[in-house]
Amino acid sequence: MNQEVFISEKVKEAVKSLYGEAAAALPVQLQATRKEFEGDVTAVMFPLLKVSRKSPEATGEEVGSWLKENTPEIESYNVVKGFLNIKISQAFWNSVFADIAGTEDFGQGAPTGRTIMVEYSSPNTNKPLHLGHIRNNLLGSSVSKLLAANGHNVIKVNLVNDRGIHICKSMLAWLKRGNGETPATSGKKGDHLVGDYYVLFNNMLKEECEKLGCEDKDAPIMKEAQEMLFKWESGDKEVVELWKKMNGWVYEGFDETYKRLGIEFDKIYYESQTYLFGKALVQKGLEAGVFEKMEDGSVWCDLTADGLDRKLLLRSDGTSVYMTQDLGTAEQRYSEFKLDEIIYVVGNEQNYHFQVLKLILKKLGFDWSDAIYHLSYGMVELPEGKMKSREGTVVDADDLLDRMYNTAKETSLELGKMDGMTEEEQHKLFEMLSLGALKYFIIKVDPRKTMLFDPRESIDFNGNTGPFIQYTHARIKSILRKAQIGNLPVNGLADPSKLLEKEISIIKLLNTFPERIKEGGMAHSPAIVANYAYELAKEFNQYYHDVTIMKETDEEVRLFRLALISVIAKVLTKAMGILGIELPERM
RNA sequence: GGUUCGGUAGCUCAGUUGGAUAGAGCAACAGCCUUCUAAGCUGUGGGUCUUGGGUUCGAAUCCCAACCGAAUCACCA
Repeated sequence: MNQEVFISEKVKEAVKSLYGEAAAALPVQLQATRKEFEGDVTAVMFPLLKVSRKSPEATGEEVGSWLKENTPEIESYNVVKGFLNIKISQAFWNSVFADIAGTEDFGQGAPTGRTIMVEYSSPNTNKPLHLGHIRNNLLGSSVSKLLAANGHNVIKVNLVNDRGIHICKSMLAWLKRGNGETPATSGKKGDHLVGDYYVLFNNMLKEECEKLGCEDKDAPIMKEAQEMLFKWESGDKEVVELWKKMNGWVYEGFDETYKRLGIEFDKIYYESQTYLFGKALVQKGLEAGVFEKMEDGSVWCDLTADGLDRKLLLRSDGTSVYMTQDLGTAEQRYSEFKLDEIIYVVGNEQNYHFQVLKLILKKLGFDWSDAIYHLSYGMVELPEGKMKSREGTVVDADDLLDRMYNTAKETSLELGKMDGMTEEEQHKLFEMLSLGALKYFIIKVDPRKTMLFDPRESIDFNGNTGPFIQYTHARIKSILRKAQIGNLPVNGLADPSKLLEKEISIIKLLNTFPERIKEGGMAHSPAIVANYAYELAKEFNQYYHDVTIMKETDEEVRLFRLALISVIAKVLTKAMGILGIELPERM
């Protein structure tokens, strides 16, 4: 039983009985009692003054004494200014604990029957993944898991941008200077190899421009790239073969990185297969008079009445643009999967795009436009500013993971905790810790904010970090191993008066878990889960220092404490699971 | 200029539907390992919640304005 629900029912009863039927409609404002005051739950009296027609203090007294009279679970109360602090009996908390301990998968919501699609990652196939992609992937992945924990059906999809001028650039450079190099012959990861040729293309372009003194777009090599794109679009066999080959290399490279990060998809879309979607919608829009056709044949949607600009949907040559494609893709997905909601995890540089997307769909008469949610996230910046590929300041995902691994290794070896672990176990642990540190660091920040990432200092293993929570888990597991108890009691204490204050505060915190992982504040809920896990881990660590567990002489208390910490471990595992962070048995 | 989003301790960040004296971590300083794992715990110092108005019994939180910063406003994606 959630204590707030319980108390709010009681307070409502009190108000009704004291001040009459009409007063009962007033919202009961409850909050956790602040540490400095005695009590568990605090009811705010101010809203009741209208009906009580008394001072805040007197109202508090009145409601408090009614509650004490009529509710055995309420042990005592006190009034400070307009705040009625209610102390709930230890027996009540004991039964709350029993409920939690007895719940199979605490925190897992009942099936809702809603189906939600989450699109994330969306890489380009001309260069390897970087830090910005990592934020995207981690957000998308954790939001998906969060939604699943809330009982929704989740479909995770990736829309790969595998066509366009950018990939032609890599292809062209490879043809000119590649000498048939492959991932196998070069020993490079496929995505990095292709990325190198993309860089090479830009260098070649720069050379040409300097030599000829021309603009980028007028350089011969640029013309060649455009011809190549044209050939690709007309299905030229050689170009398509090369395109397939090089994209294949990239996918192999991406898969490796995804696997390492623990990122998965239920379905992968390729733009080469979806870029023609949406043309039918253009026709529909024209017929409905929502779009307009210009003399040169281009099609536009006028959004100026809504405070936005005119948006192009079809070029004068009849080809479609990004927006057209996205409109078509959205419609196609809705009809195929019967979605209740679709979440696009895309950087905030596309805020305008999604604003327009939703508006146009609305104008086309699709009411489900409201069910589109753009989970927009801010950029990741470095101490020296934005990442710029031209200046080579982009933090490569694979490099970063390797560096993290080495830091985790060094730190662990320094602490000398690896005794008795095989090489294999150590490797697994270092990987787990480095990923834990990175994932937690990124997820704990509200996605909307641009975040700062300092490769040298940002990733810490102390304090509010992933490894701290992993360490906490390992500690708990160690105690449970040594205690050698098979089945822990799930009923709490036979004598609830033995419950310590700290234990009650832990039970309270555990009890808020299901509520904390609700997707309500969609924009940053994974961050809420992360910060919750930290709070819980910190509570444990304080508890650990305050009481004895294994060596407790009162057998009932000893067993209870073991049960309590095992529940903490369970909840930590569930919470960190939502973030895609594994917890070690020992470290 | 229009639109959208941010501004909280020296730094990185939390802050639930508006509640009591705004919290963590890092960095600094002082303690705690013969005791269940010190990647830990305890303590000290550090704040005009960008600014100014407004609503309210009560505002970091809601409204308005200003300032600062970011993104975007392509026949690119």
